[in-house]
Amino acid sequence: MTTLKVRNTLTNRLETFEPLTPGKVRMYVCGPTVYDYFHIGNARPFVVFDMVRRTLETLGHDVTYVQNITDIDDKIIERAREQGTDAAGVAKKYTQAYFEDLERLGVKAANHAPKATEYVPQIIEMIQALEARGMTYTCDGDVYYRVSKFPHYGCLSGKNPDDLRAGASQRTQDEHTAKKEHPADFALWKGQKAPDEPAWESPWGPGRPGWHIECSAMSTGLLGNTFDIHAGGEDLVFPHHENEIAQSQAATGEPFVRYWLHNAFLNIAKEETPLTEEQQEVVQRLEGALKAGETETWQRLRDELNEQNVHLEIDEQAKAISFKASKSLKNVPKLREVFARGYSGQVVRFFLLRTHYRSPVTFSWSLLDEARKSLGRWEEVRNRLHRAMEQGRSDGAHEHPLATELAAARERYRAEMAEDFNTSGAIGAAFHLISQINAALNEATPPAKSVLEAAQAALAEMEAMLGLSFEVQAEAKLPAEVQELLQQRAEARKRRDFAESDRIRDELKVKGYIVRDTRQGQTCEPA
RNA sequence: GGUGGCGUGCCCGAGUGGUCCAAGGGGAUGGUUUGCAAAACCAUAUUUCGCGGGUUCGAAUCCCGCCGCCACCUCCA
Repeated sequence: MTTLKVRNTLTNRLETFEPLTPGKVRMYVCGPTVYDYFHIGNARPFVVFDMVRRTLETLGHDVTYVQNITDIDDKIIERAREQGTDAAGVAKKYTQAYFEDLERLGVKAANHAPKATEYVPQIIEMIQALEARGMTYTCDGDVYYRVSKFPHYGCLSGKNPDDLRAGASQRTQDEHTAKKEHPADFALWKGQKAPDEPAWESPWGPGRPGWHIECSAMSTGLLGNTFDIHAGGEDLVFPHHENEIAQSQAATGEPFVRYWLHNAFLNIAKEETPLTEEQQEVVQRLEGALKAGETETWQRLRDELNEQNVHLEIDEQAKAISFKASKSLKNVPKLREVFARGYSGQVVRFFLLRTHYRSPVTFSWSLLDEARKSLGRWEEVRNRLHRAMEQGRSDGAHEHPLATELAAARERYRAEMAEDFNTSGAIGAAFHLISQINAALNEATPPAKSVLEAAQAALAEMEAMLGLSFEVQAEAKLPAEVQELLQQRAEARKRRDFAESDRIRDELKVKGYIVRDTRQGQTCEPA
């Protein structure tokens, strides 16, 4: 089995991956809080860790994959208030949308997709275990975790609880913070404060789980006290995952997770930060005020823009401003918008996987177009191979040099993927092979069927790890009207009536079909 | 202010001591192929990897300084 190396956030090192039980991998990925449709940035961890799962499986591991759904949370309650419904309704709506979007992205269904609201008894049990060990304190119906009692606190994020205290001291007017013994302490259980807040009975009165505890309860409940991989976006390192470690290890007395994997963020290109005319005007006024040194004015304008989710970086010395696009989450297109603009889930997937998962990705529509074109090349070689097989000859060149290239490409691809899931490098290897396959198919005597089959198998393995799959275009599937035109065109070409042939080609183009002529005749596919 | 990370050719993006005058993709230009296209293939783009020093026989890759960018420290993936 190929030796897999992964970058473990716990050690900040590349480590050889060895599951607790050889051949079996238990992994948990933080899922969505279902209060809205998810955007292309949210999609990144879903796609990335699905790729991780598929790669592990291709390398011969049996993977148990858990991805939770946070269906009770402040943001959900807030959204329900806005929409005039209840939290359960909001959660249900966006949970369904989440599964639909995941499917379009080609994300394999998790073995378990637990919901926080279904784990309340286990959550209460875990809090009680922590309580029994003196790790908690209660305050106005809230239960807090006492960070100072956990000696390893900060082991994942490298943060020092004392620094957190210093940083938080400016925010003591926050009543929530004021109640806590230490600013880093966090809620395990939140007492019900308003009648419209969903609540469950508990030993501490009616309330709901804190955010971090649900993941501890669900992951250890489904995967055991110690499991192999826990993954999510890098923003979760602190405080979410740090707190999960603190809770889980204190409650079970056992190590929690062996390998922590975190993906980097997606940013939005500046040109994709659309401002309304009014906002642009405000920005201009702000620039003027900044240059003129009218501090009060520009600060007021900045706050005004902030309220509209336009976040600016202001450099007072240089008197310059820039956009903090990544913070302006409203600028990140929803996946549904991306699909509505005609991009397939697979294109989004490929776009996200072109970049190594620990490097930031910049989103723009033109970069998405670039990814689509690139992916089209991959799809095209699949079609060409398929056609070559159909017209296939077993008398081709059996000793074709392509055969040896295949083995080399496979090996290089695997090695790249095994090096902390280097999808960029692996895709490079794939395209190198694709060029060679294309060159072989251009030859007057193409390789024999056996070689072509091996080429298909090599590509299939690569696709399996990335989670790509191409539907082979079949002419039988084209509408009858299109097939009729193709028939006419074929006949015109037999007569060498190129004027008619070109006319039909143009007509089909208008209808959205691309016609190409090859040595073996014409091909047709939707544009 | 603290912590972690990044800066690669026109653009995107791998590479982290020699095999790199930098994989692969997008774009551009020229060629092969084609009735013409498209697709595919081939070739090309002031030795070049933020800037300045240093280590080394040798650096995009290591060290120091500077500049710029990003994330987290606020229940944003």
